[in-house]
Amino acid sequence: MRLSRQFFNRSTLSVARDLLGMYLCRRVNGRIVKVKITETEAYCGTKDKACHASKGLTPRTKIMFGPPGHTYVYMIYGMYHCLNVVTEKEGNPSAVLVRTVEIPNPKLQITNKFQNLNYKSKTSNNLELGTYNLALKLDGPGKLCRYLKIDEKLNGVDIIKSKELWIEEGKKEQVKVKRGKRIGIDYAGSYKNKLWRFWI
DNA sequence: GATAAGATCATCT
DNA sequence: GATGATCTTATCA
Repeated sequence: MRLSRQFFNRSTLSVARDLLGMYLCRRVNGRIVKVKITETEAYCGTKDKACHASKGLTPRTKIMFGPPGHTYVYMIYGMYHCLNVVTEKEGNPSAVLVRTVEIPNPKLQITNKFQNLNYKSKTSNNLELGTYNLALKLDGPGKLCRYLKIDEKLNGVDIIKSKELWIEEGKKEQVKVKRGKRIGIDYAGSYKNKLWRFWI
């Protein structure tokens, strides 16, 4: 079941927590890949100094000011992309960053092309969609975007309706959620200590 | 194991 | 002109 608009039209902290265990789905090269979300961070509005929207409404941040359930994808450090999903009602610019996903059933994703790779070459260096990969965890927003071929072309996509990128409800499972400080935002004043990072 | 540095560019000042 | 919601590789210990 695809997640509804209402799911994202809630407090960002709730969405960040509830996205854990959900499945991020991406269509690329005619194949659909589903990966389990296991780590997220909440970026909460204009007051949150770590949130890009704290800079106000700019060409880059405008998508966050729009309705929930849309992607906010941006380039970071010149070479990586980060995937966020806009949360809360329109005009309340917030988003959840997807930091880590896991590939639940890697054997289903073997392709002939890569089957003969030896162990050493199966590192995150040559991560490709469909690669048989022993590192089943895609930890880090840049890495998972590279793997799932997510870039600025997917900025602003409506994930309630898109055939390229969406999120599905996972199996109902009881998961122990841990929380801690967000990564890489030391400049954010008092907001750097908020426990707005969630993982399982 | 820890720490440092380089890659590389959109965005904002 | 500086910076960053990152990642990899190199160099230490």
